[in-house]
Amino acid sequence: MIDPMKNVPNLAQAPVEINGDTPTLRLFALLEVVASKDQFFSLQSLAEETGIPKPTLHRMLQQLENAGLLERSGDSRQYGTGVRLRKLAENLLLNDSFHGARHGVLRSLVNEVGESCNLTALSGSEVMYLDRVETPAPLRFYLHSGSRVPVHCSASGKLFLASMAPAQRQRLLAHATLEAFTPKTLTNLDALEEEIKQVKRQGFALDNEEFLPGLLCIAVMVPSASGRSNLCVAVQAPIMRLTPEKALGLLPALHRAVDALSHIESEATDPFDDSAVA
Amino acid sequence: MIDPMKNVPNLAQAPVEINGDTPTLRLFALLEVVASKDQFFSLQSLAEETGIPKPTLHRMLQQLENAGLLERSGDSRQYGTGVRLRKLAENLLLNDSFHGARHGVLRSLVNEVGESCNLTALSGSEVMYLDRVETPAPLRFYLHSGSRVPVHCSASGKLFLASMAPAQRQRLLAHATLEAFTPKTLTNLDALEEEIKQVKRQGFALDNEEFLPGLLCIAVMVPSASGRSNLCVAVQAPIMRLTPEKALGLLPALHRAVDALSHIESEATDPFDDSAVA
DNA sequence: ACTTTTCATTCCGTTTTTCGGAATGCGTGA
DNA sequence: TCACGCATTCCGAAAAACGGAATGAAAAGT
Repeated sequence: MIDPMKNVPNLAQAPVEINGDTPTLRLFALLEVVASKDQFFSLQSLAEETGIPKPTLHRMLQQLENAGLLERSGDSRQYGTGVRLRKLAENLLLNDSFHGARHGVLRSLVNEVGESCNLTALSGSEVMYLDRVETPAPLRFYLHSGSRVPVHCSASGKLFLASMAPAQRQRLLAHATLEAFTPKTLTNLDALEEEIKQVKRQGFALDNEEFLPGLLCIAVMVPSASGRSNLCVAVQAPIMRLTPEKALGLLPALHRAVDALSHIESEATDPFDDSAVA
Repeated sequence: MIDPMKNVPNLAQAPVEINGDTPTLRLFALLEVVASKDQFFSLQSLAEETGIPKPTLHRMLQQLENAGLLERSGDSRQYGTGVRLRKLAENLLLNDSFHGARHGVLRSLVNEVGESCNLTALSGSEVMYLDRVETPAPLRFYLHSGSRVPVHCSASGKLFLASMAPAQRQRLLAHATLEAFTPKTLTNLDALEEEIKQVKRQGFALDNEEFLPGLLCIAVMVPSASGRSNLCVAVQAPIMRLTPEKALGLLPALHRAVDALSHIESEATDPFDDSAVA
C-alpha cells in the first residue's frame, strides 16, 4: 500500500474506508459509498476514492451490474444505481412500520422529558443503539444509532445482565474485560454482581457517569410477551441538568413509553390483531 | 450456465426462490425477501420460506446482524431490519441517479403551475422530501429536500396512509402523537381515518394548513409498475395564491407529471422508451 | 495518421470464504 | 424430570474472492 509519488492523482484524497470482514460486507460498504453519490461515477474514480485495486473493484461492480443493482449509462464507463436497488430501498422504507411506530414513541418521550432518549438492544456482548431521538437543548452528548457500548457500564446493559440466568451472565462476563472508562466504572466482578442484584430489585438501572464523564442515564426494560426481552428505553442527559434524584422522577414517563412499546412488539407476534381501525 | 439452485424443498409454504450465482447475490436476494416483510421473522420461518438450509441461513443472518444491517428484537429470535440498512435506503433514494430525469419533470411541473413542487417518499413513520423545485414567486415557504414531515398532516403522508393495509396503518398511527401543528391539524384518529377514506375515493390528497399556517398542498401518488408505490408528487403554495378550489384545477397537470415520472421508473426495464423528460 | 496516455478488462495461481449435513446447545412445555 | 423444537456450532470439501501483471480499447496528444 505504498503510494508512489509519481502519480499524484487529484484533489485531497478522501480515504473512504471500505470495511468489512467478509467479501459480502465489503460489497455492502461499496454500495453505501455508491448510494451516497449524487452522480454517476467511473471505475477509476471509485478505485481512487476507496483504495480498492482495480481488478477487484471491477469484479465487484460487474457483479452488482449483472444483478441489476447497478446500471451503466450506455456502453460507456459511467455507473449509477439500478432499478432493483431502488426497489429494495423503497420496499424497505415502506414496510418498516415497526420502526416507524417505535420511533414515534421515542419522539413523544423526548417531548415529555425534554432529554435525549434511545432504544437499545443487546447485540452479542454489547449494547447497541437501535434508535435515538435528541433533545432540543443545545448542550448534549453526540451519540447516534448503530453505535455500541459495553454492557458493564451502561444502564441498558445492566438491565440486560439482570434479566439473564446466572449461568448465561457468567458466560458473557467471563470473556469480557471490565474496562474502566471513567473513575466510576465498575471494574470489579463482585461489585457488578451486587449492582445487578439491586437493578433486579428496583426494576430500572442507572448509569451515573460510568461510561462518559458527566453523562447520566436511566433505563427501563420493555417486557416481551414471549421469552426474554431484548429491548430497553433510556433517557440520557448531562448531570448538569439531570441528577440521579431527578432521574427517578422520569420513571413514570419511561413506564408509559414502555407500555406503548410493548404493545407494538406484541403486534409483531400477533398479526391477527388488526381489529380496530374502521 | 449451470443452475446451482437445485434446492427444491417444496415444503407446505410459498416457495420464494433465492436466486443468485454468487454468495453475495444470494445474500442480497435474502435481503429483498426481508425488505418485503411487514413483520419480524424467525430463522426457522425464513428457512422454510426460502428453502435455505438452516446453518447457511444462520450464518447469513448473523453476518447481516453483525454488520448492523439487520437487528434482532423481542426474545432475540426475531429479526427485523437494522439502522444501517435504513440509512442506505434513504441515501439511495435521495441521491438516485434518476434524480436528474425526475428533477426535470418536477421543474416543468413548476413551470406549468407556477408554484413550488416536490417529490416525497415514506420513510418509517415520516414523509421525506426527495426533491423540490421552488416557485419563482418571491413569497414562498422554505422547505428543502431531505427534510421530513409527519404523515398525519401532509398531503403525501395521507396518500401513503391510504395505500397501506389497515393493520399496517394502525400500527403506525396507534402510538403516534397526532401533534397539532396548526388549529386545522387532524388530531383525532377517527377524523383522520375518515379523511383517509376520502383520499382513497378521490385519488388525491389535500393538506389545507394542517402543517404550516397559510400553506396549502395537493398531492398525487406515482403508481409503481410492481408492488406498492413509495413516491408522491405534490404542489405547495401559500393560500393567498392557491385556494383548495383552485388546487383541484392543478390535478390535470399533476397527472401529466405522474405519467412522466412513471415512465422514468419503467425506463430501466424498457430501454427503448425515450419519452421521459420533455 | 500515428503515438501516447488513460482506463477498462482478462488471466490465473493463491488465499479466503462459503457450504451444509451432522452434532450439539438451550429453553419451553409436558 | 424428559423430550421436543429450534438455534447454534463443527468442520472438511467446494466455491469464490483476491489482486499483480498482462492485455485490450479508446480518447488525447503530436
